[in-house]
Amino acid sequence: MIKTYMQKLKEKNIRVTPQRLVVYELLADEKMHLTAEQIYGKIKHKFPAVSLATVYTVLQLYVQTGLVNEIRITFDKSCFEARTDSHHHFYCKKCKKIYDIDLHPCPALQQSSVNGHSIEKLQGYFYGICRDCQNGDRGSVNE
Amino acid sequence: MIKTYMQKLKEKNIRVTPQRLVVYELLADEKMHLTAEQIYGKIKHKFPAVSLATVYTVLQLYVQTGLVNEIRITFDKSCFEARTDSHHHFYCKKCKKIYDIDLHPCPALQQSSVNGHSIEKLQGYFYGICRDCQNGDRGSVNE
DNA sequence: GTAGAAAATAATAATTATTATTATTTAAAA
DNA sequence: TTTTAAATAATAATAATTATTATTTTCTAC
Repeated sequence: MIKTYMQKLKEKNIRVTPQRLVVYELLADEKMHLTAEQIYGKIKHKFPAVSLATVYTVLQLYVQTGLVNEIRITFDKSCFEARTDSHHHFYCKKCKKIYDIDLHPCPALQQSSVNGHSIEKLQGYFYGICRDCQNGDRGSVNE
Repeated sequence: MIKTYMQKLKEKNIRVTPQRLVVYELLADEKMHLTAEQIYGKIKHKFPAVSLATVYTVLQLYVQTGLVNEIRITFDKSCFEARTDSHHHFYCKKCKKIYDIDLHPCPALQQSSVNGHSIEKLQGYFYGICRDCQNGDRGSVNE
C-alpha cells in the first residue's frame, strides 16, 4: 500500500495546505536536491502568489519534523531532498551535480556513537569529478 | 626536525607577511576550529589595524593551497583548522563544540572513487550530544 | 452553517556571512 | 633608490536566510 504525500504529512502531524503539499510533491517526485530558490521557481507557475519566505518556512518545518533532509554540500546554500534514510552525497565541481551515494558497509552508519559522543545524524560529503565529466561528457552544468 | 610555521607557508609558495603568519600560528597552536570572525577577534590585540576582510582573504588563500581545512558543520558559517589530513568531525548541538573524529577503518577514506566518481576530498559530519553533555557536565557553551 | 480563534501565507524589511572594490601601504625587483 | 607588483584596510556590495507584520486561510465551538 503506497502512502500518498498527503498521508506522509499527516503522519508527522503537519497540517496540509496547498503550498506545503506542492513543495513536498516536488521534492518527492523529482528525487532531486533542490535549493529553496529552485523550489520557489518550480512552483510559481502553479502558485503565482507563493512567497519565497513561505518556501523557507515550509522547508524549515519539514527539516525539523524529519520529513525532508537538508544538506550543505556547497558552502553557499542549502539543498533539500525527500530522501531521509542515511546516505552520503557526491558533489562534482565541474558540472555541479549532486549524486546520492550509498556506501555499502559504512561503519559510520552502523554505530550509534563515536568516541563516546552519541550520534543522531550524519552527513558525508564527497567532492571531486563525477564519472560523466571524467568521460568527457559535455553535459549541462547544473546551477 | 620541526618545521616552523614560516617554513610551512614557504613550502606552499605563500609569501610570508605578519598578518598571514599570525593567522596560521593561531590555527596551528590552538588546534581548534575557528570562524573567520573568531580569528579576527583573537589577533586584534596583536594587530589592532587588521581587517576582517584580510582574514577572509588569507583564509581563502590557505584553503586553496591546502594549508588549512575549511569545514561547514554548522550551516551558517565556516570554520577553519590547521589539521589537513583526512578526518571527520562531531558537532554537539548542546554545547556547540566541534570534535575531531578519527574513524579507524573508514572505507570512505580508503577508496579513491565511489560509483565511478573520483574523490578529491571528503567531509564527514556527525551531529548529536557529546560525551561531556551526556554526563551532565555543565561546561561552557561554545559560541 | 456561522462566528471567533488560531495558524499559515505574502510581502517586505532586516540580518549576517562572505565577497568585491579601491585606495593605500608594504615588499620585491631592477 | 626607483619602479613595479602584491598585500592590506576600509568600506561597499552581494546573497542566502530569517524576522516582522498585515492579511488570508483554516479549524473549532456553538
